[in-house]
Amino acid sequence: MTLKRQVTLDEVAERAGVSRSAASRVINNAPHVSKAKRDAVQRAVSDLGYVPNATARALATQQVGAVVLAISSDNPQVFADPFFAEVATGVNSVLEETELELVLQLATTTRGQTRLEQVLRTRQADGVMLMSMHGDDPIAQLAEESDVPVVFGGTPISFEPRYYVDADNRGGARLATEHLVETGRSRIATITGRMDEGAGMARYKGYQEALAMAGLDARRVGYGDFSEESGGRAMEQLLAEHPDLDAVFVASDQMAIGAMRVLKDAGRTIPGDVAIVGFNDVALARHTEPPLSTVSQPIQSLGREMARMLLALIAGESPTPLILPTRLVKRQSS
Amino acid sequence: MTLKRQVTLDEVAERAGVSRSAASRVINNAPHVSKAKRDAVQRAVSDLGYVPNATARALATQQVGAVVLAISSDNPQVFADPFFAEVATGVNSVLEETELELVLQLATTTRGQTRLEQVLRTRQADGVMLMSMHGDDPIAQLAEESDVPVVFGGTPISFEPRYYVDADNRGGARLATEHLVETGRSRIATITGRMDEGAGMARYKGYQEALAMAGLDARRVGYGDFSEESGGRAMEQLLAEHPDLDAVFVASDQMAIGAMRVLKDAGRTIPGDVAIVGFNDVALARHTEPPLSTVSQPIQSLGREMARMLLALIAGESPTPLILPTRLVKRQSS
DNA sequence: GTAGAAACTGGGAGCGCTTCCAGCCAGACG
DNA sequence: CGTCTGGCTGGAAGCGCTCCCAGTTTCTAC
Repeated sequence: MTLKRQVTLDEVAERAGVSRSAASRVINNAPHVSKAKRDAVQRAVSDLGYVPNATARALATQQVGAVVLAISSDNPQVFADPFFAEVATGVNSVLEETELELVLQLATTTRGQTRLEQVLRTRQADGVMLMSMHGDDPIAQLAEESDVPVVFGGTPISFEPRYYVDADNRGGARLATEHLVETGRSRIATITGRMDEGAGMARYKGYQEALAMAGLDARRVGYGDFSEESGGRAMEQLLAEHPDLDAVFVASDQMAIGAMRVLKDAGRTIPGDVAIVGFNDVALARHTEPPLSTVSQPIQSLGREMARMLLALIAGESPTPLILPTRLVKRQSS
Repeated sequence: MTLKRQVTLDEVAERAGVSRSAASRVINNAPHVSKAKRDAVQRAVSDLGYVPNATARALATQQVGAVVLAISSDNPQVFADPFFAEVATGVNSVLEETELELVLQLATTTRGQTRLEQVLRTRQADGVMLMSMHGDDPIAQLAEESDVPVVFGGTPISFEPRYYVDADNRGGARLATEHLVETGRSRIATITGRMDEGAGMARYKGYQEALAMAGLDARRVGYGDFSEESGGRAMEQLLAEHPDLDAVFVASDQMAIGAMRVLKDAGRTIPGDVAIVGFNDVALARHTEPPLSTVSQPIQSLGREMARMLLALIAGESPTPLILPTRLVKRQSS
């Protein structure tokens, strides 16, 4: 309402009776300013309620003061997935300790993609955390070659980025499959996620690996895209092609839920006739009938570590990639 | 890698053989520049791959080019709630059509609150969408009086903001309760959400209203805080104090799930002995046993409308508050 | 008492862009 | 053919801050 102009450094300097340079120094508490002046400036700052203009500072320092969390995907609804909300929460928790702003770039349309590209090309941000959600994403390549610091969340399938943090999808899948083996199952199927995503591919490999080590057949595979519906379809197909299966490792809880429905409709009991293990440990998993065994990954940590790694990168360090552990949560479906 | 400095307007102007002013005009396609120069500049732009420096522009125009979506809460985990992910998706979908960036401010700590305050006080953003999640939030009052355009998501309990968009919580609660009445229940309890949030209070009022109109007793009330656990506790207490209840309207699905567990443990059948209706229509609601009747609200629309309203505000218009409809989703728990 | 180092200090030149303004020039009109 | 519009033009003044640099002061050590 009251159209009070922003108070500037000059005003602070004048009120404190010092030069603008001196005032600037105390604001950024740089050396070379006497105690007396320092105090005077500090008093002026609080009297006037001075807050530095971030834009001007950004222009002068050639630093933006903001990092972006970018989700690149062909599905406008990706971000509605609670997964990202948790990632964002983790990211925020570490950024909160810094002076950096968090800007959200949901690059799901052409416009969004273009904007993200420009950020990458022309340094509109001090750093980028990129979660690329489809395989042939040109943005991922661009990001890897960009001048601006980029850390990947998850691993693209086409190359391994220099800086990334990922969950141990492969290890988790292996854990889950081994668990199925240990509990006496031998005709173990899998329902995969999108194979053009790193996570989908890694989970599939973990499944293969575990069965190979157990000397079991790993050819009972149905293909899904992480969605509940696709899980149901894949299960139907699996049932038709391999009616003898006695367990299935499903690459996401959503798909597992779809699969369980189909299984029940087909008259199979869970875990009696067929055991099921999912992946992600979403809130829902606890509430299915029976409660779903699944592998859980530390999603907020993922966000936190991405942010930390980016900070390190911005500070000029060369952090090493990080793979976060996953663990098996045994419930009643297996 | 290749440390290529950013291309500036001057370079564009030089290459096009025009003054910087002229170049600037064509970039912002302002009038007063001949077709010939316009073309020359455009060619130079694409030759050089020029992208305006947002910071410099912001400093010159005194506009930030960014709006913030702020969640003010005392709970660091709020944003992990899928609710906000959906709001953000909605917001993003309309912002994507503009040149504005979306910055996320999760003000859950003192630091975060302070930063949000500064944004509000010193115009560090062109506008703010504020979702304040607790009653006595000083930020809300500050926001209402701020110079920067603010639209509220949801209504604070202490005052009615000039600009807000909210879901019809009261109407939804009334709908749910009336539904319970219509299906023959007469000893209808409620489990409330946090009463220091607008939504919690409004849903409680809706419950009271419906019962008042039906001439029924509205004094069977248990108090929760929207969490599953609190729903369980409230149900236990309700059962102890009003063992005769035959229905309960629960102010959130999470709480309803907790309540259902308690009910089952107490040997009551659902909906036989007691009918239940929740609120929010989270993904989980579809998968409870039995599937939960609930009232659904258009969360993405909420985000979209907040963004639209903010845009209108920034454009100097005076939009009117908006209340989005909620609707009853009947499933098997009632 | 003095040379030299060390610590302060403020002026001023930018950072890249917008925008006001005064000067131009061409066309319209009488 | 002279005067008036009115749309181009480019120079220059900022937007608010940082930071280099040269000049000044204060100390320390001879």
